[in-house]
Amino acid sequence: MAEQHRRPTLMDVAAAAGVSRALVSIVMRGAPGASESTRQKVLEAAEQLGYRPDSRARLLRSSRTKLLGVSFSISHPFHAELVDAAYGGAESRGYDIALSAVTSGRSEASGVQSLLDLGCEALILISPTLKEDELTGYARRVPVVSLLRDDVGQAVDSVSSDDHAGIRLAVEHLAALGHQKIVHVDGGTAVSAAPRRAEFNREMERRGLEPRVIPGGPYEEDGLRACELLRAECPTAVVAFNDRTALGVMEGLRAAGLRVPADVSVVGYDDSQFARLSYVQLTSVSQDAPLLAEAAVDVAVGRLEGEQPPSHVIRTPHLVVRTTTAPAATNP
Amino acid sequence: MAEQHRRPTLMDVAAAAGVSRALVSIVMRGAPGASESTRQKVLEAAEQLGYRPDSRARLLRSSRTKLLGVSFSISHPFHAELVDAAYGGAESRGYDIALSAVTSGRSEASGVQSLLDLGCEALILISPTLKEDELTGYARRVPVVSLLRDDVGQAVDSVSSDDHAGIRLAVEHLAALGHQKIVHVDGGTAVSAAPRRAEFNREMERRGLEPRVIPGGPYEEDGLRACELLRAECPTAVVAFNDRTALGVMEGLRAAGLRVPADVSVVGYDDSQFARLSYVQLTSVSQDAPLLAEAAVDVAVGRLEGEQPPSHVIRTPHLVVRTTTAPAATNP
DNA sequence: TGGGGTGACTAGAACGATCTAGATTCCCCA
DNA sequence: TGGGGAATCTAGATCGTTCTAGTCACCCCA
Repeated sequence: MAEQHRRPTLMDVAAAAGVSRALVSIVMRGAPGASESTRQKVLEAAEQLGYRPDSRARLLRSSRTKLLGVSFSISHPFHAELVDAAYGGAESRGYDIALSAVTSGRSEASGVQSLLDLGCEALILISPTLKEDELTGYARRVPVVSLLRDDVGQAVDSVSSDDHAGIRLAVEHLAALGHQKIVHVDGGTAVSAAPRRAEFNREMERRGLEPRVIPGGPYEEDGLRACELLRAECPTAVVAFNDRTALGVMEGLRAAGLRVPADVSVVGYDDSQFARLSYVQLTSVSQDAPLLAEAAVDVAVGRLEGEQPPSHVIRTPHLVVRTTTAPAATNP
Repeated sequence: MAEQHRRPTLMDVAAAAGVSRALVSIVMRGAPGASESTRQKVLEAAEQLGYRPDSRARLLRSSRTKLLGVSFSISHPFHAELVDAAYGGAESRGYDIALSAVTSGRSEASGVQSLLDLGCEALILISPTLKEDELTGYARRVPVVSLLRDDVGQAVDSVSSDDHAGIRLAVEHLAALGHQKIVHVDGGTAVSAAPRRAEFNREMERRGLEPRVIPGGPYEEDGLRACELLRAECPTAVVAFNDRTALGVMEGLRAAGLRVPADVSVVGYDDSQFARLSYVQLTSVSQDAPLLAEAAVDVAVGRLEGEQPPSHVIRTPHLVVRTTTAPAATNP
């Protein structure tokens, strides 16, 4: 139906309230310089007309747009949790968020470009796959915060979780349960797969255990596929690249007649929705999405408002122990 | 670092190319009225300066924003597929998409409001939970298309999948396999739970079978919980509200020592990523996300460009048979 | 030669807000 | 009485575009 009722402008409100445009502007953004009585009068008139400020015009004029651009991968549930938390963080700081999804058919670069066109003052890129020099290029225009990835060069801020510590927690937990034959199903070429793999090797060697790594990937299918190789290793415990990988691994183990955790313990990474499902109850390394997302918002806002924040924030993850890990069988 | 290099404007390009602002504008949007030679010259200058039109200003001036607002629920993977497809559809029609996620902490109404503030010309709401009169209210301002929900009143267009047909397909498939004790684990209060439930009852009765419905919900946990009641019914087949519900049901059956599909067949709904996982291989009713999303974009664009499109598009889903359904056991 | 037409280009007014600088009112106190 | 100063309000420029209504140069043909 959409009757093309032109939406009311400052002018309309001003006319209705019998004051000037500028004064209405002052009232609308809560700036000082209006008496309480006219403030009421103006607000009433605005309410009456159903006035809403046109953010395009507003943002055009004041170089401040109060818009944060967030790009995320739509197929990744953990990103969803981060986005969720980012909304909250931004709101409490008086910013709004523009979203851009990276999908199979839509590259990160084009998403970032449209965020910029929309007038975002800063970018928060979740697990960006752009190359370092591309990121640096964007950082010349606006503050850029990389979330969940830290090898992004000096020009780009980053907020990430300490992958080394996370993997150490996982290995430590399993070792404390008496496991010795621990295998890592890695993330293949995914972001942060490399550091996790490296730290796994390091930590295992530090403990005098033989590090075994099997190529995997970030999805269930990858974990499942890895099980073919995994079985040859006869491990008593598996550290998976992330929760989805872990789910795939568990499925593969189950198909092979192995019980979790009686025969094999499994640790995931992300502590995502999946890990928390009542029938999964996956022991997992939690990166604490809300804290990470809020930290990213803080860094971005900090840059914008002039304080020079630390360039690279690294948070320490913690382990959430559920039911997929148990002491190693006494007779291996 | 973000050196605050003011971004170049039409003026800058005009100065660099030695022409007027207006001419640059003409060239940039490919309008007629510029000679080939100056066109080249201008494009070169723009390229040189790294000029990108400021969409805020552009959109402020021309009432057309070419922006479609899409709201979706971030926790719902099927929505992700729709968003993905919507991006493609919009792009091919020369529109851009602004996203708004509905999360636990962010209501649909506030999301819609910010889409409107951003200047979206039309809204595509995926499974909106707003009340009919609220929707109608928005529809007075811009064209609104409800995706996946069709009881939205006359003022709002809708694109949905024929839930009745979908449920019929599922029941028909199971009946053809010889199943008689078929139970529906419903979606509780979720959008489209009611029509699916009703059609299940109708279709079962039409076939002279006794319709059994067990309260469920849209998530794995709901399906799992439903299994407690389900076992009392001893069904040979289950039609679940959606794929996630089906996953929960299958998990519950497995925990009870029942095999799928040998003991119980299970049909899901949505044909989502989950259904396609190699170790799930869930038989599911496919609503065909790309088609639905593109239809929604078509309707929205149609409204905007003046053609009066059909108000309510309903697409017929189809069944994707995988490995979770099998003939009913010969000895029940 | 000169009038009409066309193609290439430009000046200046929008769009709807913000912001600066100045005007007006009112109060208080010397 | 009158002037300083705070509080309140307004006019007008401005942001970076698009768009309308021109201007200007050039060509063609009567």
